[in-house]
Amino acid sequence: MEQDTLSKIFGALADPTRRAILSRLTQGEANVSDLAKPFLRDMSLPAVTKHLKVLEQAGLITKGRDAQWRPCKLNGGSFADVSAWLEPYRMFWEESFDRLEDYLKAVTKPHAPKGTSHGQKKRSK
Amino acid sequence: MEQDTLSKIFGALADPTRRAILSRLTQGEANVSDLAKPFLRDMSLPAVTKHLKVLEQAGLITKGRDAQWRPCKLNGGSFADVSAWLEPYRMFWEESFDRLEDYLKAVTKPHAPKGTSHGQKKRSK
DNA sequence: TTTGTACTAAACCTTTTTGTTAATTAACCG
DNA sequence: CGGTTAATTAACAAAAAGGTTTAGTACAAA
Repeated sequence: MEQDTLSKIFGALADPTRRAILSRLTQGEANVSDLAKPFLRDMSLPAVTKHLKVLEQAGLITKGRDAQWRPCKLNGGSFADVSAWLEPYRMFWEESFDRLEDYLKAVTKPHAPKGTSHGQKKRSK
Repeated sequence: MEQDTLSKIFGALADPTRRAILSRLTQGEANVSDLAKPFLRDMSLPAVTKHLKVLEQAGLITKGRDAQWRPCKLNGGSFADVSAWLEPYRMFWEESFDRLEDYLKAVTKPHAPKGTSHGQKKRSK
């Protein structure tokens, strides 16, 4: 296999069952069977165990031990990775489209940047 | 197949080639062969075409037409979806661990919330 | 020590993903 | 027209994902 961290994280998030489990865990720790309960009409317990393993290997959750129970909880780190990855794309959804397009035109046509490295240009239209 | 939007988005992001393509597109529009160039030592052009289709069907990019070229560009909407999905998890990576644990204890033990719905509690330690 | 509960591992099957090569479409250009 | 460039489609193969059932481990409690 051999896969980088972000691919494992996004791969883990690409499943609605796993996202529902994460959502549940925002409310606090829960054992495997607690987490499985909402899904046992759709899939078996081993299936949920597998989902949890995917989440764990992506670093999105950690599993503890308490006798025969495995209390699971969210692990902030991987979410921080997602947030950091997302950052460079922020302007693409957050800012107005006009500004975005101006910026892109300035960046993609660096003919004579006239001093500044970010080359802000006035446009006629 | 039938898959929800977020699953398609995260599934699309779960591949380093596709993430590299997105990264490239932050610099501005590019044709298929431009986007493919960095990868043609690792995979064929049709493979890149497929990656672009995955990105397009996830709404992460849009493909235009200019004669025989297909200029691709980022599409903010899907990134906004990711950002919105991520929001409830913000506190799990952003805030201090002590505060997080306090919050969780307050939420998971709603015995007598004593007025406020967010139940801030003083802790001895 | 037996029984029950919580969870995991193994073996297996099906579908999806990701790549390949070869052929095809579509548009431009001399 | 014929040739070249840009990109896609088709048919296929290998591998990964996601589920199943059966069996096994670990701990608790009777």
